[in-house]
Amino acid sequence: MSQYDSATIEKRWEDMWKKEKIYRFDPKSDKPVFSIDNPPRYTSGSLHLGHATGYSLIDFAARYKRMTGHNVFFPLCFDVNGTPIEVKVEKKHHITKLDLPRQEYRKLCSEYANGFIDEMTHHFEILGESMDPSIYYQTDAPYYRRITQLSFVKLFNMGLVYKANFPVNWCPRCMTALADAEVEYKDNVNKLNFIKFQIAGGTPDDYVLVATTRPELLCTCKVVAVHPDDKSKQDLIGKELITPLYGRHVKVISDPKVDPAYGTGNVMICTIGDKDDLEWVMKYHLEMEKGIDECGKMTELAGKYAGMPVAEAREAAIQDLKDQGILVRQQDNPQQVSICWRCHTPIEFLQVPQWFLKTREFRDEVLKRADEIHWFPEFMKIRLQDWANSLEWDWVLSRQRIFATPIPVWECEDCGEAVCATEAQCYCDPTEDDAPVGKCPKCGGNLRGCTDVFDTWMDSSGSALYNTFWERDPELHKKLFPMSLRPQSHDIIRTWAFYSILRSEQLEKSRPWDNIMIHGFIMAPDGTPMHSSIGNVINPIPIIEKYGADALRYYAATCSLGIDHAFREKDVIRGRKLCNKIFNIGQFVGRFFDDVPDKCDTLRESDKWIISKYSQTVKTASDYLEVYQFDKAMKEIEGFIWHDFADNYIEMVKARKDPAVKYTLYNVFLGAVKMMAPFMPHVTEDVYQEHFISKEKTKSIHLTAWPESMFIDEQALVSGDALADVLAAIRAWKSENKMPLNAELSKIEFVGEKAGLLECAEADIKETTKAKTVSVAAKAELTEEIVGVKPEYGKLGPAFKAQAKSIVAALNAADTKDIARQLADGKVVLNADGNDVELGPEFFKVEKRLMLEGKAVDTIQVGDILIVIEN
RNA sequence: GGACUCGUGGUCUAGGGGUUAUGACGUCGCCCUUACAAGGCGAAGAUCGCCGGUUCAAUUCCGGCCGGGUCCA
Repeated sequence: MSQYDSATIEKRWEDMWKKEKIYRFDPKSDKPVFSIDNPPRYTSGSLHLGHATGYSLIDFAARYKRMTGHNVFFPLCFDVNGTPIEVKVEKKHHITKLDLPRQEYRKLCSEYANGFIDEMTHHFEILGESMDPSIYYQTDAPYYRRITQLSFVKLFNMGLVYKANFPVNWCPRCMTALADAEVEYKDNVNKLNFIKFQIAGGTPDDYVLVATTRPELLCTCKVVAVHPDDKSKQDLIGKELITPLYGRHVKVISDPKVDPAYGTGNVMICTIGDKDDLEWVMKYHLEMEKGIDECGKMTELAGKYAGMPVAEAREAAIQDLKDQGILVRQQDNPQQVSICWRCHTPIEFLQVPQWFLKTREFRDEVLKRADEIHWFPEFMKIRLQDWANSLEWDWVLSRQRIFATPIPVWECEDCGEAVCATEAQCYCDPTEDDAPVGKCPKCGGNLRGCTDVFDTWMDSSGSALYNTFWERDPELHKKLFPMSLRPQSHDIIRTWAFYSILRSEQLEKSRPWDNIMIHGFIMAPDGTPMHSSIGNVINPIPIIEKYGADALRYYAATCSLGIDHAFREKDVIRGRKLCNKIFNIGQFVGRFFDDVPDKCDTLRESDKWIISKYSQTVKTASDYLEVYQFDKAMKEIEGFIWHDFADNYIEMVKARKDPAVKYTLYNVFLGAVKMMAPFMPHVTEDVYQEHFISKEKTKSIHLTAWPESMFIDEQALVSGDALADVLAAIRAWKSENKMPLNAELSKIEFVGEKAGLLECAEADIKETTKAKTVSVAAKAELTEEIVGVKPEYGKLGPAFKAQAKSIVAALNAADTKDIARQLADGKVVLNADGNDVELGPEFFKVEKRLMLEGKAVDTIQVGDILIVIEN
C-alpha cells in the first residue's frame, strides 16, 4: 500500500480510541491538571464548518497538554436549552407555547433536542476530537440544572436578586424578554410623521411641529426635547405643549442628545418607545407608563386604540391625525428596526416584571478578574472591558419561556412576596413542586410557583462551576477550580465570558479560569459571513469524507486566533498532501527500523545536523503551543518534517545502513510524528502503530510523552546548512543550464576556507549530484574579487544617526575597487558632508567572488564556498 | 455612529523599525532519482490599501482617509 487512505484508516483508529478509552480524565491522578471549560455544543443538529474548526483548535490544546504530562479535563458536553429549540419545535408541530401544557411542550423540546445528540457525538468522533465522555454533561439534565438553581438560591440569599418592572426587549410573538444579544437589526423604511403640538395657553396658530415614526405612542408622551444650542427654539424651553389626541400637558426641555437635524429637531419622549427614550427616562426620572402590552397590543392608556396591535393602532392614529389636520406631512424615513433573533418579529421595548441579578455593582471586580486572566489574543480583553464599562442596567435573568431551567421561586398571590427554594430542594420546578413553606410568610397568602425560566446564559455561565464539581465534591472542586482554559469565539465575550466571570466572582470570589483563548469565525470562501439565508453555508461532513478529518484539522491549524478566516479548500488539500507525505515517510524510513540502537556514539555530521534541527523545532513548536499559536507551531513542524527531514536528510542518507542512520531516522521521525499528533491524530496514530509500537509499547501515540530536544550542535548546524545550500545551488545551476536534475557531472570541487565543512559529506554529495569526482580544497589558485560593497544599515544607523544618510550616499558614490583596497587595510575613509569619517569593516556588507584562473569551468558562489563545476 | 480588528505576489497567508519580506495554492520549465507524480527541483511574479507625521531609517509606530469583518448603538 503506497497511498494514505483516510476513510479506512481514520475509522480504524477512532474505533480503537473509543474501545480503549484513550481520553480519560483521572480524578485520582497526581499529575498536574489541565482543565478546559469546553463550550457545550448547542443541539441544533447540523455541524457547521465553524464548529468543526473551533473544536479542532480546542482539541489541539487538549492533546498537547495530555502529551506534556497533564491530567486533561476535556468534557463532552451539549447545551440543550432555550428559545431556538422552542422555535424549531413550534415550527415542526405548528404550535405556540400557549397551545400545550408546559410539561408536554417541554417534552417535545427535549425529545427534539436529544434526538441530535448521538449524531453530534458522532460528528465529534469523526473529527478526531478527544473529548471525554466520562465527564459528559448536558445543560438540560437535572444534575446540571440543579447547579444553576443552587447558584441562584445562593445569589438570592445574598440579596443580589430582585424583581422589578423594567423596560426590556420584548418579542410579542415569542412572548418573552430578549437579551440584547438576541436582538437583531434590519434595514427598513417607514414614515416620519410631522405632527402639530399646540402650545398651552396660546392661540390655535401657536403650535410646534414634532416628527415621530410612532404616533401610536402619543399616549405615553411625557416630554418634548430640543437641542440646547438650537437658537430658534430657545423660547420654547420650559413651555408646555398639549399632546394631540390625548390633550395631555407636557414640558419642553433641552438635552444635548437631541439631533437638531433630524425631523424638526423636536423630539417627543415616550415611556417607552426605544432605548433612546430609556436613556431620557432614566435621566429625567420620568414616570413609566405601559402603552403596549406583552402581546404587542395597545393598553387602556391608548384610549380608542386599546386592544389593537401596534401596527394597526399606528395606522388608525395616523388616519385620525390626518382627519383632524394635525398631521402636516409625512416623509420616508430609513431606519434600523430591531427584530427577534429567531422569529424576526419586530420587537417592542416594554415594561414587564422581570427578575434581575445585580451586575453593575460588580463592574470593578469583574474588571479585576479579567486582568488576572491571560487573554489570547490580548486585545480581546478590550471587548470585555468596553462592555463592562458600558452596562446600563443589571442582567435580566428571567425569560417567559418553557424549555429552560425554571426559576426556583414562589410568589404570594396577595402581597407579591417572593419565597425562594431551599438549597436542598434543587432541582425543582415551582410550577409542579411545593414551596418550602405552605403560606406566604409575610401575609399568609397563597403561594404560586413562578412560571419564568432562566436566560440560558444563566446555565452556561455556570459551566466552570459545574465542571469543577462545585457543591458536589469539595475536594475535587479545590483541585480543579479555577479551570485552566476557557476556549470560545469572540461573539460571546459580552455574554458567556462576561457572565462566567461575574458569577465566579459572586459565588467564589475568584476568576473562573487562568486563560481564555478566543478564535474567530469561519467565513465563506469569498470572505463574507456564512448564512443559511444566503445559502453559502459549508457542510464539513463531505469535506471530511473527501479529504479526511486530519486534512480538515490542518486547515483549522492554519486559522490564527482572534481573527476571522475565509474557508480555504486549498489548505485542506495541502493537509491531505501532508498526511500522505507523513504516511509515505513512514513507509520508507520504517525499512531502517530493524536493530535500532538505544544509544549511538558514531553519529555523522549530517545526523548531528538533523538532530539539531529537530531539537530546535521541538523548542520553537512547544513555545508556540504554550501560547495557543497553533498556526505557527504547525508551520514549524510541517516545514521540519517535509523539508529538513524528508527532502534534505532522507535524500542525503538513503544509501546508508549503519547504526547511526537507523538511530537518527528512528528517533527524529518518532519525535516529529509525535509533534504532529495533536494536529493530525489519525495519520500519526497509524504511523505509530505501523512502525513504532513494537519498541515503544505505549498503546496509542496520544498517550506518549511530548518529545524533548535531543541536542543542538552548533557546528553541525553550520555545516549541514552549508551542505543543503550547496546542493540546492547545484540543482539550481543544472536547472538554469537546462540540464536534467540527474545529469552526470564529471567533477565538482569546493574551494575556500569553509569548504572543509563539506568534507564529511563527500559521498552524500556524489550521490545527490551525480558527480564522478568530488573534491574539497581549502585553497586554490584563487583570486578574490570584491564585486560590491553595501552599507550595513543596522550598524550604521545606531552609530551615526543623522550622519548615516550622507555616509551611505558617499559609499554609493565611491569606486568599489577603491573601497575594496581600503577594506583590505582594515578601514575605510569616506567623506560625508565635508567630514572624513573612518569606518571599520563591520559597517559593510561585502560581496565577493572567488575566481579560479584559466579554467573552463563554471563557478557558483555559495556563502564563503566557491563551487567549481566541470561538466 | 462608536469600539475593536484586518488590508502584504494572480489568490490566500506569515511577519512586525534596518530582512534577500514567510509559506501555501495557481502559472511556467525540468525530472517517473531504490517512500511519496496526491511527489521532487527550479523560475517568474509584491512600489506590503491611500495620504500625511515621528525617525538617520517605516511594510512595521502614530494620525487621517478608503475598503472588508465582528461586536455594540
